[in-house]
Amino acid sequence: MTDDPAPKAYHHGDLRSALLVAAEAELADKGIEAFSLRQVAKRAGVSHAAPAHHFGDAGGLLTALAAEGYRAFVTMQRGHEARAASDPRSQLIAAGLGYVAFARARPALFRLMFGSSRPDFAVPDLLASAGLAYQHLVEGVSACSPGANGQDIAGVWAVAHGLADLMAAGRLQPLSDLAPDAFEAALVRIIGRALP
Amino acid sequence: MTDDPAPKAYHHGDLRSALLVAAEAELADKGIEAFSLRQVAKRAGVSHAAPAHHFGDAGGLLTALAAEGYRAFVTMQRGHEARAASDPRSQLIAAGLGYVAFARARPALFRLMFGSSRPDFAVPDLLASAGLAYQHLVEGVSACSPGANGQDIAGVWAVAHGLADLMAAGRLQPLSDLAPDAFEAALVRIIGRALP
DNA sequence: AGATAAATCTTTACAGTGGCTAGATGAAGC
DNA sequence: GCTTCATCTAGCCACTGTAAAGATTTATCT
Repeated sequence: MTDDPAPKAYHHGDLRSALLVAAEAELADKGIEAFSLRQVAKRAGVSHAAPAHHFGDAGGLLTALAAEGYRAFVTMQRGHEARAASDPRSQLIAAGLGYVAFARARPALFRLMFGSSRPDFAVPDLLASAGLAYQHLVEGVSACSPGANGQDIAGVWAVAHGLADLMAAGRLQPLSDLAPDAFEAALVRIIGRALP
Repeated sequence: MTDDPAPKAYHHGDLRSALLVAAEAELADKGIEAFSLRQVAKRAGVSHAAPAHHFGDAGGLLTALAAEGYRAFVTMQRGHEARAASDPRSQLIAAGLGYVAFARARPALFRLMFGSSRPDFAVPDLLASAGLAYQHLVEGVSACSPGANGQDIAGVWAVAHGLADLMAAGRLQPLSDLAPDAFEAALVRIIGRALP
């Protein structure tokens, strides 16, 4: 606040990115159900109609945010995989840890991606990024058990998603309160049981 | 519609129940994010301010609806348990089947209960009914494995909740499309793996 | 029974929201 | 220099939730 080189610039410069950041912050503060496009605009320091030019409407902004979310989601899974042993089973468990870690780190965004009807999954960008996330899961399961079918995939997905969703909602506090290494060990055990 | 003894009665008679029914219907039609208290009132055939006297505000109505939801949720689990073998393991799996069946039968209500921040869990009625649902889960796991700890509970809960939430979101279509008996067999297998 | 109190519902009013249109402003290209 | 275009602002309308005051029915008391 002390120094702002162009506090009243008519043109923002990178409003699109700024709005996405502001939108996630607003989402984290107020939740999806109290999400207000005007508040996002105020947060970014522009008029209430400015977002329309970049995203069309509120749904467009949330769709774009969810699409970025899925990319960050896969990135977080890959990060965990990179730190794990290279055998397929360890890799799949690491992906599950990344799944849960994302939900804990950015719960509001996670719920936008998996628990909201506002993002429009017919928009190609979101469809593609969500598809890549799903594909990443399928590949992980297939590498682990070559003959895996839809039911095997569902089982693994359900465990990771259940843990993630419950934690994003703050409903597994006894688990969340564990020390980091004990927490990870518990997750590994729970997820490991679900593998085919 | 053909016969209505008092179509324009000033006093509705049982508006509170009628509003809860209308609210769930509205939720199923429009989703939580487009939920409108005025539309609920219109659906019940009363003025837009009538709900306030029974529920205070929109959050109060959704809180009451969620509380009823948790009671129906436990009832559905008990129904599945009654139709299953009496050994603890079969009973716990049946509870899981009921968990998923509820999410499939009333997805909008399920998401209100588990994926929304609008119900106020500090309200005693909702706190109590949600607590009973949790207690039911804990008892089922304990009966199945007497030395069960928080991690065992989390594992079972995560599988059931993950399946339920993904199906409520329509993301496990290949599983949903199975014939009823094959579907149930698949669930039994997936849930069974998660038991301690 | 008749009068008073309480509960229930309607009407009216106000601030906030999303989306639209028209206009103002600055940047880029010629 | 000037035009042209993308960007942003300001004002408008329909809708929403909530509050307050009025209307109507039911319940209670004597």
